[in-house]
Amino acid sequence: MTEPAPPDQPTDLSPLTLNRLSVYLRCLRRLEGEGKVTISSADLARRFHLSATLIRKDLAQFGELGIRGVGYDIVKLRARLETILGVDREHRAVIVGAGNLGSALARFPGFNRGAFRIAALVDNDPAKAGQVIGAFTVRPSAELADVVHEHHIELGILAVPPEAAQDNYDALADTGILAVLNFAPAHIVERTGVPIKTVDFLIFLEELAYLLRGNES
Amino acid sequence: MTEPAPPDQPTDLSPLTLNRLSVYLRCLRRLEGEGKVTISSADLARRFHLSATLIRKDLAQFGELGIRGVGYDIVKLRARLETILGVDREHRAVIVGAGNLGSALARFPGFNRGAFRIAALVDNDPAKAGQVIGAFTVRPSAELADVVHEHHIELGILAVPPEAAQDNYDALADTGILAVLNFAPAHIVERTGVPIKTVDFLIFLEELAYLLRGNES
DNA sequence: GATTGTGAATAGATTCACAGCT
DNA sequence: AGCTGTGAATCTATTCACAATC
Repeated sequence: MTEPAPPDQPTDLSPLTLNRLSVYLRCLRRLEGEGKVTISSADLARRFHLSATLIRKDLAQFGELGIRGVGYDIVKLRARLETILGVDREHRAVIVGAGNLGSALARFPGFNRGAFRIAALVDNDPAKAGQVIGAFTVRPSAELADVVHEHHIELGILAVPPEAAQDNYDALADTGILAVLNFAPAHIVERTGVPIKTVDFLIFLEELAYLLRGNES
Repeated sequence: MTEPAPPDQPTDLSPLTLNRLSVYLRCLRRLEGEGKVTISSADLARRFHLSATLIRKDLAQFGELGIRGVGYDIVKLRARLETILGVDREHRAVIVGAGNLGSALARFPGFNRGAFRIAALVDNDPAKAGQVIGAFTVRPSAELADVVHEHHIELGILAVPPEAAQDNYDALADTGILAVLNFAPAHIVERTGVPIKTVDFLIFLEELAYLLRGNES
């Protein structure tokens, strides 16, 4: 037995590392599109304002992914990162709430890309059921569980008013959905087994506001 | 001179601290809405799943904001955090791009709240100029600079297709805008003095996908 | 008695520097 | 020669433990 026990998946990655891996994946896709075949950590760092050592440290924890003296094989590394991040297969999602934001997300190409497919759109307003929004016919919320099972949906995307967010999260959790992305500015009590990630637009604006301190317009 | 030189604004905060301060601010607003007057770091931690020591460390760097044996005055601390974060005055923003996402953001109540006001919406499609979307009449992109000056706009919000993102960022920068929030899935070359923050929805989905590894649906 | 603010201790993340492949 | 992988060093963030204060 000469196998040095390849450290295939560290039990879990810190959020910082995880985000960086996402960034690396994006960069590799860009390079792949440009037809490049291999890339060194130093090049990657230069082109995308990253740290070369950090890239190597991040990648090394998954085994010896690079070739010394040469660099990383872009296609192979890209595929490996996809597996690590869990985006090597399709994930279907349902958008709950066909209001402004829900409709926009349903039509937004940047959302229906890569490993993710929006499979359905539901709304609890009977007037909305049956309407066609982008590629979807809105289904009534009452049929949520059916929709989830019919389309083998794993992810829920909450685009409902804040006061309805908890109820809709609970309804999603009841269907056996695996995780939820929430766009409502509301605090949601999480159920074990159904992780929720809230995207709060105000936080992004606040980060910008902080940069502007003193900069009176 | 008994003044111990109050450390009013540390030169700059780490992104981690900054995000936590945003979170504290949200919590305090909730508590204020509930009519609570003071709160201890331990209570705050319990109620919102935070760390009490970390809260105290975070706050202590701005001087002695709490009262020993009592806790923090909610209203006073909230106001102080608003100043620290730069959200103690109104920031006006223009949305560039009146497509799906731009229109949704223009109407999204969660975006036009707190210290932030969407003041205008522009689009480079002449067919869209003049259309009314939510509270706004779309202005042509050619008038961007006028719009920015008329409304004393400090922030630009990019909701254009990825291939148009760089040009529109540059156009915003030319108007003298102070910072940009970008929703296009594109890498933008930043100009010094005009910080840009890109919000990539796929990253959020990827974070969820990572949690699902192994969890075959 | 309760709770803050903080120095010391610990844990975690990043960079340095270089040995080891190709 | 060039570049990865990695132990050691450094820097940063968080927690512990307790003195200071109300």
